[in-house]
Amino acid sequence: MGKGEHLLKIYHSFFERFGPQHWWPGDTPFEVIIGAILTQNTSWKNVERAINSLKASGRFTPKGLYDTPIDILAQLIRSSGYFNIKARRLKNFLFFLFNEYEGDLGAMLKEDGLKLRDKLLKVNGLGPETADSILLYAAGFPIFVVDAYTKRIFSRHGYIKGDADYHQTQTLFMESLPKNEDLYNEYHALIVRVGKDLCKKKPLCRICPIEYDLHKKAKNVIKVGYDW
DNA sequence: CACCAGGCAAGTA
DNA sequence: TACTTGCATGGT
Repeated sequence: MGKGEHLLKIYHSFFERFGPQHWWPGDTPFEVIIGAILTQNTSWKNVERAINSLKASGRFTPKGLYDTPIDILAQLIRSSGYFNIKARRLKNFLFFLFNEYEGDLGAMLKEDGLKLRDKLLKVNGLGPETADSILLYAAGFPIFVVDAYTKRIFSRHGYIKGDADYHQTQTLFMESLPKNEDLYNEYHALIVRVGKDLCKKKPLCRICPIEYDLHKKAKNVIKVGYDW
């Protein structure tokens, strides 16, 4: 069995266990992008509050936020944590949007995916995961989003090295799986869902979540029933 | 009380 | 280049 078949098999076992995750939980591409920045190293629940607060302010449009003073913006997104830094990052993105596309988000999203990726990565505050989240979940461009859970799960299973970086991990998926937006969308969301139940104790058991019971006290044991 | 959450940039050696 | 630290709220 090739890597792609393994990865698909894992995908199906995750999907069978957890079902569709309905990502991204945002109404518009704009909301997806703002959420992608706010959710950096932060639980989604806290991000939702910040987005609700932005909506309640009546400023939740590209121009509305572009025109909002940064200290006001920081207070509005307070609940998402790192609010001073994130206010700056939102401003950096909005500055980019108005500079390059005259504030026209549709124009930005129509750009060639890989070109847009390069541009986004030059915006201070947008790293590979945030940029790829924007490409996949806002622009619909088929690129695989990698996060800490992805590395943890698939290195424990031996598909990548323990110290594999973002690009190496992404390459595994994109060279093994069909380049399909819907597959990438659901797979990443499922990885996050599974990751939440993963063992974080040290020393890490090698093949979580399959032999998760190595840790007696572990809660939320996942039985995904792999058979290879 | 400690540790984590859908990261990233900047500083240090 | 390879590590380390700052950022900060809210949940468990």
